[in-house]
Amino acid sequence: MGNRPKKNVTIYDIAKAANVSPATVSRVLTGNARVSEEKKKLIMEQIEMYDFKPNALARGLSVNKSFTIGFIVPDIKNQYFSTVYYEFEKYALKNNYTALVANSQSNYERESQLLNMFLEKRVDGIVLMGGRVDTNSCDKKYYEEIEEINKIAPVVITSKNENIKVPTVYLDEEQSIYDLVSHLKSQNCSSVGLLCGYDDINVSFIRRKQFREACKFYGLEMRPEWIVDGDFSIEGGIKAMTKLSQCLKVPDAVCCINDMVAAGALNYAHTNNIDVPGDILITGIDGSYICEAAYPQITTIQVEYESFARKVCQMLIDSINQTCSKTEVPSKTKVIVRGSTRRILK
Amino acid sequence: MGNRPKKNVTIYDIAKAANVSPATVSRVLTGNARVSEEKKKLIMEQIEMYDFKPNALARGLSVNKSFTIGFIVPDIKNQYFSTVYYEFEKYALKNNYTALVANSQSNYERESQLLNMFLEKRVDGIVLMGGRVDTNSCDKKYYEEIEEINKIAPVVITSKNENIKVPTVYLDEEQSIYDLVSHLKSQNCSSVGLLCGYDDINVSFIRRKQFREACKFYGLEMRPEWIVDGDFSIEGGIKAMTKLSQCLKVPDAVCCINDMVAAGALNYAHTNNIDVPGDILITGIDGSYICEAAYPQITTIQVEYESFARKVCQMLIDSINQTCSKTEVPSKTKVIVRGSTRRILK
DNA sequence: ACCTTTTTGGAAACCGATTTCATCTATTCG
DNA sequence: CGAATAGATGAAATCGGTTTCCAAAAAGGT
Repeated sequence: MGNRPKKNVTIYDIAKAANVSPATVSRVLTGNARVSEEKKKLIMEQIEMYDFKPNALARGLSVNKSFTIGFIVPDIKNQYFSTVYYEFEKYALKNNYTALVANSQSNYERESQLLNMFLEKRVDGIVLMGGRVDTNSCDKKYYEEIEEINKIAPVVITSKNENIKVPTVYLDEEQSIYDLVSHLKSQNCSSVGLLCGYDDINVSFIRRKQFREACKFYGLEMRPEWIVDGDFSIEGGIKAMTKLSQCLKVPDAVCCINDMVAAGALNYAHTNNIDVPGDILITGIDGSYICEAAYPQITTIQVEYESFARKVCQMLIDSINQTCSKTEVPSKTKVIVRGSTRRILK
Repeated sequence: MGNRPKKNVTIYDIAKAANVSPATVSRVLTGNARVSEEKKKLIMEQIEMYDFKPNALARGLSVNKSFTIGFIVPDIKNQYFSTVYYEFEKYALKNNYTALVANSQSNYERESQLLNMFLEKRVDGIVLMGGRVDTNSCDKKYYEEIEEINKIAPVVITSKNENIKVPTVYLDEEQSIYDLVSHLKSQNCSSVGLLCGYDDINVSFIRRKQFREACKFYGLEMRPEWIVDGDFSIEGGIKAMTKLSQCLKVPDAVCCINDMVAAGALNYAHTNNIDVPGDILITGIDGSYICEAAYPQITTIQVEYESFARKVCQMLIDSINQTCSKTEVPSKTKVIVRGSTRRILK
């Protein structure tokens, strides 16, 4: 601890020690020019000896590339985001990228601040989840900011969003939502409620629309008063469920915007002696641990995180290399049926 | 998208536009030298006009400081780690630091690779959770690597670990474990089992020891065969519980190494018609969402994430600035009693 | 043996900031 | 009123790599 300010060894030190020029050392470092085996060996030895670690800042400055990526999420505590990041990072590392991670806390000002810091740090690309890329109603100025950062290879993860034109990977949930509703019907369910976010959040808007269509298609009733606003938390689920249960008639299934809300709904059911799945069916979206931890375990629409994140990373790298042709890539989801909707024994 | 390779504007461009020298621009940028109000205004205008963002790589190279921190966790999907990071990042940003986050996947080689990348990127400090800082039996070589990175201000988060001498923030759980066991006793519990990790993981080792002592202190029985190894996952909890229930006599409480395992144990109970808390009490450690999502909600030892992470960040910054005097800082925890152990109505 | 082509490796410029040093101007003081 | 001091600014060196350009050496062809 006391000896911290020990000077870093540089490429010049290695050059001197190996009796060659810095240029030659650099050549063996980058590997993009021929160097005689003899000198190469000598240089490698010295690198080893001195435990030389090339300064990535200097390199980045020189070649104008940092091999780092900025990754912005609303809230890394949310397991949906942390799982996407986990898988993303796996793939990024294979390509020698490392990521700066920051939480926007769904706050536009903070998001701006973060974007700015990332730009100063000369990240090669940006992954943006939530916030202004997942809204239907934010200020024009903010959209312009996105266009702006579009100059440095951003990839955005969201549900489909017409308002934004940057490379996007989105969850393709439509089919799954139909499947889910069909499954509910098969369990003798005839009416469904929705615990959902606000309409100005894009993902809420889309999922709500798709649920409505699917219910209509399968002939399940969905009264307007059964569509309850809320946030994306357990707490929000409990509150929404409380509100829902004040309706004169109550639906016999509730579909939730994500697993946390579903867990909240389930929790409400437990404390109010409502039997799940006997009295009411509950479903989530995402496929997080929480579904398995709850009892009964929660039926959900499972994101295939591994392939989802790989697509994001691939698209980002392609964008960085200017070889990205696609602008929208869908990622599959599938329904996983668990106890919270299993009424009929097979 | 098409116009990506637009050249970045530099301090020279601004200097030229404002009719001053780059030095002067730099002075207003850093603010550590006087510049006449007149020129300052002129320069600011140009910075605004050009939307100039100083190149942090160049700056970092020049002042030998990157304002980035390397943050290594075993698995960001685990809510314990993501919450610590969330709070950490909040505090770090206030101090103008940004963090590279990587998952070691509890794999030593990967951890080494990551440390190396971070060193090359000249991070100002490193936060290391899990992996070799939380083991009692890893190779001497790996400990040396820690000593090595010790040169660049690391802070390590772990349970107390005698083997490692770097600045450490650790969870002070001893009192909480006593409190927890005392609470179990108050619920007419007379014997407890432990679903725990392996002994060579430091945190398992410590918690196991403390639980043993607390049980002895309060006169609760804890048979060796009730201490079941396992990992830190829901799956692990289910398996461990399965194993435990094959014992001739079964304890009337199980304390789990973390909340995930507790959720697994609870899940096992549900599917096997064991009543919680009627037949058996279950407790976790960490205080994650999962405790509230489960039913009954799980009694746990709650980490005070906000203050925990703040301590980590403060200690790291102090280390960076060479003003860190402490080598070990404890962080408080407290018991939160919930349904999974509430047998007696008050 | 001589000329051409290919390898190899060094000198020096460059990336974009900061900072030291020196200069010049303006102010203060005896 | 001249000397001393303070304040503002520019020139140039520096951080540690990469890369271009060129020269020397080696290899190949006739």
